[in-house]
Amino acid sequence: MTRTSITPSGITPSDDAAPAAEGRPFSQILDRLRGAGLRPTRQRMALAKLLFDGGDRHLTAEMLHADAQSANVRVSLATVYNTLHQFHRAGLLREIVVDSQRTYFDTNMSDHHHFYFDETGELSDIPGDQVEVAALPPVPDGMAVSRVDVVVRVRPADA
Amino acid sequence: MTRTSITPSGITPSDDAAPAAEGRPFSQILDRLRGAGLRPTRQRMALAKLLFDGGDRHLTAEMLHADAQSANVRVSLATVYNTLHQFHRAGLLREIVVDSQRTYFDTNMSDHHHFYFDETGELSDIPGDQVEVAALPPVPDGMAVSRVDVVVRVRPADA
DNA sequence: CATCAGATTAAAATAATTCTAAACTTGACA
DNA sequence: TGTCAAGTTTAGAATTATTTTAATCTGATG
Repeated sequence: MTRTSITPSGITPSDDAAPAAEGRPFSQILDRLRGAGLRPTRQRMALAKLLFDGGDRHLTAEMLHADAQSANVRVSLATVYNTLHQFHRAGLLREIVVDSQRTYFDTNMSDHHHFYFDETGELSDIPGDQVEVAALPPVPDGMAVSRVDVVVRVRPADA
Repeated sequence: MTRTSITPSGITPSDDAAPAAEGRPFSQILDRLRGAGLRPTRQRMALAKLLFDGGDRHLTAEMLHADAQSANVRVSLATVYNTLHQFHRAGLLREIVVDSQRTYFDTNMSDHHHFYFDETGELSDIPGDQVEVAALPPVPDGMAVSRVDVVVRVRPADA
C-alpha cells in the first residue's frame, strides 16, 4: 500500500510482489545478508523473510517474535532483539522513535516520515516528498545532521 | 535564553527573568499550580521551582530527582514521576520523545522543535519559526493532527 | 482543630531490553 | 568429509526505566 518508488539499498527493482509465497526469494535474502556481512543463519534467514517479504512494516521485537511463532519459526526473543539491531546497523532497517518504552523498526529505508496514531500506537508512512522541511536552522558548530525525523501525531477528530 | 514570546497557559507575562534568586517567585509558582488545579504541596512547589526557575530545560525524572537532592529537597523518585506527569497533563510541561528508554520533559511550551545530539543524548531547542514544515500530507480520515514533532539528529562532523 | 480527599512514599511489581555462559552452527581447511 | 575456531543462539538471570500498592501524611474546609 504505502509503497514509495525510492528503492532502499541494493534491492533488485524487479517486481518483488511475487504472488505465490515460497518462490526463490531465498536467494535474494541470502544475498542481502551476505551483502551486509552477516552470516546467513537459519534464524536470520527466517526473520529476514518475515521482515522483507511483506511490504513496508513497522514492528517491535515482540511483534516480530510473535510473527515468527505463528510462522512456526523457532527463535528466541533474544535472537529477535539481536537480529533487529544487527539489521539496523547493517542498514537494512530503520529505527523509529515515537514512543518511549517501545522501539519500532521500519523496513522502509527510503526517505520518509511518519504518522503516529496516539491511541493505538500504530504507525504509517508519509512519503518523503509529501513533507517539506524547509529552512533548517544552522546546525551547531562541528556538528552534522545525521537525520531529520518528522512525526505527525494524530488522534480521532472529536467531530 | 531560547525563550519565545508565546506564553503558555495562564502565566503572568511579567518579566520572569527576575535577576536575584529567592525573591518572591513563590507566589508565581503558587498561582501557576493553583491555576492548573494542582494542590500546592511542599514537593510540588519545590519541583516547580527547580523546573521553571532556570529558563528552558530538558530533563528526565532521574535528572530532576538528582537536582532536588542537590538542592536539599527531599522527594521520592515516585513523586518526581507523578509530578512530571501531572504537570504534563496540566499543560505546564511538554513530553519529548527522542530516545526510547528515556523520557524527557521540556519546560518550554512554545511552539518549537529540537536538535538531538546522538552521542551525548542532549537536546536543544530550535525556535518554531526556524523550521518550516510545509505541505503536510492529507491526514487520515477522521483524524486530527495533535502535534508535529521535528527532531534534527546531529553528530560530530568527522571533518 | 477535626476531617478526609488528595498527596507522598518505600517497597514491590512490571515491561522492555540486555547480558551471561553454555550449547550449537557455520565456513574454512586439512 | 572431519575438525576446529569463530560467530550464533538461547534460556535464564540481570538491568533499567517506570508504575503500582498500601500505608502514611497533609492541605483545604467547615
